[in-house]
Amino acid sequence: MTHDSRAEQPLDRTGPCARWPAEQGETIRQIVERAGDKWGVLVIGTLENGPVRYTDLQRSIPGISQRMLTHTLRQLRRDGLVTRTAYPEVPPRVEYALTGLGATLLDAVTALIDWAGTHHDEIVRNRARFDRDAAGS
Amino acid sequence: MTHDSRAEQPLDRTGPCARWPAEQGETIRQIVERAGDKWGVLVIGTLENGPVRYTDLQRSIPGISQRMLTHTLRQLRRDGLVTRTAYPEVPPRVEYALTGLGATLLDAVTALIDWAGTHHDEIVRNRARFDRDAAGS
DNA sequence: CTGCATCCGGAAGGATACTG
DNA sequence: CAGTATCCTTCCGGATGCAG
Repeated sequence: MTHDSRAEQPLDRTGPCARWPAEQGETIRQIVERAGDKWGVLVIGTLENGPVRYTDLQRSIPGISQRMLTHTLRQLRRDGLVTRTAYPEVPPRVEYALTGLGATLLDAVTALIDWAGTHHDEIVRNRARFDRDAAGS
Repeated sequence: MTHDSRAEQPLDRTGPCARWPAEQGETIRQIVERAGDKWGVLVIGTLENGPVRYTDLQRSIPGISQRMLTHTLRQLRRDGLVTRTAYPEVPPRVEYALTGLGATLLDAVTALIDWAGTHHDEIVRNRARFDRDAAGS
């Protein structure tokens, strides 16, 4: 709880914020933060084709640390987006897979990833130009 | 959302990233992070209906501090998602508006919002069950 | 009105070493 | 192989003050 939900504002729409009502705003922010978590999105995207092992996940997501991978998987399991299946074999094998709920989120997540991929170059150019202009001034 | 190119992939889970190019991985993480940023999402959503002044933005987004609003706006401008227009008036007036690029991101983000609104009850229940089970074991 | 600068506490996140 | 535990650095983000 970052801020208290004291007396509701008169909902003055000088700047329209109708999409997120005050009472749901916090919940929306929490879930979007979770769904939009930088590692969470990539993990979900990696699981789109079926179960993946822990080590394979780590290799498939460049730059993620074991700590963050474990932590992210725990959060995703907690939200019911991912299942964990451990096989009692001599070389331990654990597979993670999307739940039905996670699969529904996959659509929105892939849209986001594809958007990023589509506009990647444009954004990089925008950033370079912005930084150059800022430096000039 | 053209992510239908997965059906043809040989399902090689041993290699790095199936979906996003390795050289874009870092930027994609940054972009997803931006999209998942709680303040960025709220700012973009508030700009959905047209230009909004700085003070109106601050009032429309409950809980945001001046520092974070300025910082978020700067990041969004840097990525080319938002434009800033200053009117040289005696009482200074500055309006922020979505660019075309920002509008396309809004679509992807809205999908996330809608998903969150649809499944937030289920997620809350999942979390409660997960925490209970974890405490019991 | 708009926004940058600074300080500061706490959370996020990486590196490493170790266990079943 | 699949994690856990610890340390430590970075960064997020709020509060305050000041400037254009």
